[in-house]
Amino acid sequence: MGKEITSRKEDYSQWYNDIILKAGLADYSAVRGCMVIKPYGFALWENMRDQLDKMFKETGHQNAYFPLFIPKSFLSKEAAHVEGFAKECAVVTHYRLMNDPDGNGIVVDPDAKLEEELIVRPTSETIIWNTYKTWIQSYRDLPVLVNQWCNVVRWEMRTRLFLRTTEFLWQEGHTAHATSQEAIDETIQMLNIYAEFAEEWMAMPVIKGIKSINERFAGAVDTYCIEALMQDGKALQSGTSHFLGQNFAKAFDVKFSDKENKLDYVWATSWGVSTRLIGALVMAHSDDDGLVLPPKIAPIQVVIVPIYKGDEQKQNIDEKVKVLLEDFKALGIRVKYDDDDNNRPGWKFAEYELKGVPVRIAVGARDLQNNSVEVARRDTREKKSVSIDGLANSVHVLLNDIQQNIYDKAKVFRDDNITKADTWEEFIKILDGKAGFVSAHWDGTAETEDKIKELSKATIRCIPLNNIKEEGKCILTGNPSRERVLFARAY
RNA sequence: CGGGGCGUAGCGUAGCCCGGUUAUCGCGCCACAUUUGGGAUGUGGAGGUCGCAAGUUCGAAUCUUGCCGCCCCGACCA
Repeated sequence: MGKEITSRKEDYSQWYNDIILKAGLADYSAVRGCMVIKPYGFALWENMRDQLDKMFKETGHQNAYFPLFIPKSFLSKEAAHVEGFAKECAVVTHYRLMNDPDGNGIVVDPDAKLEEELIVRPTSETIIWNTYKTWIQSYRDLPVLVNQWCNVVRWEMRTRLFLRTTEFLWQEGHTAHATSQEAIDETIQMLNIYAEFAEEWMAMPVIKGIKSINERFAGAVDTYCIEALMQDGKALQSGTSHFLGQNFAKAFDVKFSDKENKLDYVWATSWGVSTRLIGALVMAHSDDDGLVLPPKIAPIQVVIVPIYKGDEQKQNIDEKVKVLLEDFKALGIRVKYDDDDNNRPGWKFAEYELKGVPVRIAVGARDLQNNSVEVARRDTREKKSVSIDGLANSVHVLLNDIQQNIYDKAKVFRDDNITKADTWEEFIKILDGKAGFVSAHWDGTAETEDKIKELSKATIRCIPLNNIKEEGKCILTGNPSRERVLFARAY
């Protein structure tokens, strides 16, 4: 038989890899730690990208593009920034190859050494702020609201498909503002856009919060994030929005004159989400039969499979389906008619389930007699006979219903897996048991956070934005605490 | 870089301990026929540097040594 998927319970990592490889989202590549995104996976990314891009533009942002290479000296201008990234940078040292004098193929030409090495961007703050210096002189030049869609490289020691690859695709927004408050507002606005995208488009509930100092972005004053919960009880940071204060403006000497003709450094933000979101999508919704995609971003929302004996039946079905396809497209539904004769219906059913297509419609001679079709939904595996009259409308309603149902299911799971712990014993018991988010008191120090991480492998995912103030004692040290924070083991 | 495992056809594998005909099986692939309401069946066919190199031997996928590569665990991971 075809493509068996390892059970989620048996081996979660294997299950995750199986889904990605067998649904045709991506493949391993010849380069260690890198990944080939296949057409189906890329179509999914494009849908996500287009929606995010629309949301960015609706809030006044524009796209631009900055170079892949960053001069080494730029990276070290902001102390915390270089500290955070130095250990995972790919470095270009030469610009030419030559034939090996010993005849062993091709070698790097030692005469072609670069005077200053170039870093393949792990993120673009430095090269962008070096540019902003030339763009900004006056308050009239502000705000600068720019985003770029690009690839970045971070040489991680261990990689996982979509979640952590050496090279990945993302967007990074970099904004410059006249006041601290305006920059903070921008940071929070973008966090809200990410949360809205995750919940309404990916059907994935997230917790908005702020990072502890340990988990903060290298060079930021504050890092805001959205955190999602995966089905194995581990958390996944799904997007970040940073308030950078004046750190980069000072590092790159970006000053502006305000209305009173006073000179000040500009205030900055940066924010990003990546193809990691696809990993999140896989782990949030899929089951042992394959991927489950939310209709709003599924590359194929509806697949129609004909079932027939002989050319005559096929022609009758084709005729009927032709009308249906028009109806679907008129409602903006992404539909595919799979009448490929190489595969049998059963094979197609299994294949589209694996690919997570939300709705499947089977049309056979029997259905045409009854003026109906068989409609199957991916999320619940329910099948029922539906009248051909008004089919596009009923499918449209069904797609919305599936979107909502997937979200609700993930939300219930997430809410059931936020557990309060008041003692260290409880804390460990939850992490080793059902896992998920553990809401617990912490004394607010980096030392305690480190110690907790060392002892439990759990980190502070975030301090939720809507947190209730509550007096308590740190689960590790017993020192006083003003609020609970969310801990979890994370990807 | 430390601990463990693996390398045989596109993929997954048997054989290795205990050397000996033509390297096993499944999936996939190609052709033809019959099929098509949950991953079809039959018949025929193609496809192999047994990771690489050296050694032992009459003879190596199998034994020895060295090297290379991959996976898992750890270190690392805004």
